[in-house]
Amino acid sequence: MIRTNTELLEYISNAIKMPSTYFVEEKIKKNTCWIEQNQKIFHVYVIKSGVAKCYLTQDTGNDFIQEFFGEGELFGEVEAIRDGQSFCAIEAILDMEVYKIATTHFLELLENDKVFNKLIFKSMASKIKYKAIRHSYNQSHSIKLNLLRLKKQFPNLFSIIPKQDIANYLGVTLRSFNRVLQEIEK
Amino acid sequence: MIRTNTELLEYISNAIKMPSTYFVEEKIKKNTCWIEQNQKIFHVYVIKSGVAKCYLTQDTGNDFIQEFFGEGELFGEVEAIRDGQSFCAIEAILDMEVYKIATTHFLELLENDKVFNKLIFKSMASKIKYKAIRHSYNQSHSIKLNLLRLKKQFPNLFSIIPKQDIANYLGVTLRSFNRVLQEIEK
DNA sequence: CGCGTAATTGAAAAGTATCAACACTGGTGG
DNA sequence: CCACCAGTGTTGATACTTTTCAATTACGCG
Repeated sequence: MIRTNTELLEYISNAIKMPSTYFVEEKIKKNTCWIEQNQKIFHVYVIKSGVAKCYLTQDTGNDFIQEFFGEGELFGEVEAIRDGQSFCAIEAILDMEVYKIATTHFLELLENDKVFNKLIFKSMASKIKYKAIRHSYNQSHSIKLNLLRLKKQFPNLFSIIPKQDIANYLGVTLRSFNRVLQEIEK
Repeated sequence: MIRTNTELLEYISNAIKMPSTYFVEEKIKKNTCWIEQNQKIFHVYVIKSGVAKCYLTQDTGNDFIQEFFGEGELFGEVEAIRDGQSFCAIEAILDMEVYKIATTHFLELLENDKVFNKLIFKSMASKIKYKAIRHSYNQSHSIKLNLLRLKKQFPNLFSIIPKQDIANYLGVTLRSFNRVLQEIEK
């Protein structure tokens, strides 16, 4: 549920040592929102360390969290490829370090570097699969089963991520989340 | 909600005229399920005509429909790229014609044909965005609002797609779906 | 200490699922 | 031509789940 991508991280860790690299390192403080929804964006990012949430704010005012990004995760690539606006907001949950690359350079790399090209394909394919499986599980199970599934995948989840965020990830109210959590404990 | 991809369809319509093409045309009868869940698959497909549903069957026995595929839509690509098993089932809702290509040839094309490479990136980026927006809307709105949204996007939806499928797309029971539909009508 | 954010809990209202019965339709065989 | 059947669609009553609203407590930090 906190997603990672070792392969991509490794690639970029190496790439950044080259003098000709397009990647730049940047630090982001906890709780800062550094991509807003529906904005034209000009960079693609890969996470070096820390955790961020990727969420959509609805007309109802609710935030629905798509994923939690961990080490090696990529974002901004969809916008770069489609030449569109951001459709998610990105906000740091912990202090972060990221690798940043301008979209033009990202597209250039994509075209000229076959290894990079493949890595990005893999990353995007994983996103598609992840979303498909998670959303269909989410939709067709009760809060209780969803929560049990989360706890199984990430036993120490609650120590990292605020409860409101977990509720937003599951798409339920904090009240319901708490009730179910209490039921499970006993 | 019935997704399409004109650009990709055009590309393949041209490609298939070449003597050297890897693509093969195939017909699929209405109501046949031609990709099952959790099977190793060996081809990638692009739809020439017709409509298919892409769904996941849960441990509860429920089917959750991810998307309805229309002309130009691509599938099997995630499995090809990740070298994995199918995570969705694909079933024809109408009689269909599809373009078929072996995964090995698909990957070869991806590597050697820059135009094709870009088209596939675009298609995958669209899938990611589509899933993100649709699922977050789905999660944070009532059946009624979801249904109104659907009707707005596809006024003639009900004439093409069985109600049970629409309910499965929204992740609700047929009973609830019907009640809400009735409320809306008046 | 006092402030704001996060977490907890209760009671009532709203939304959805479950179960079960019945209606409509098109196709098939006698 | 009719009887039958399977698939699809419709509807009601009830039980269950989740949200809404509101009040209270716990915690970290200047």
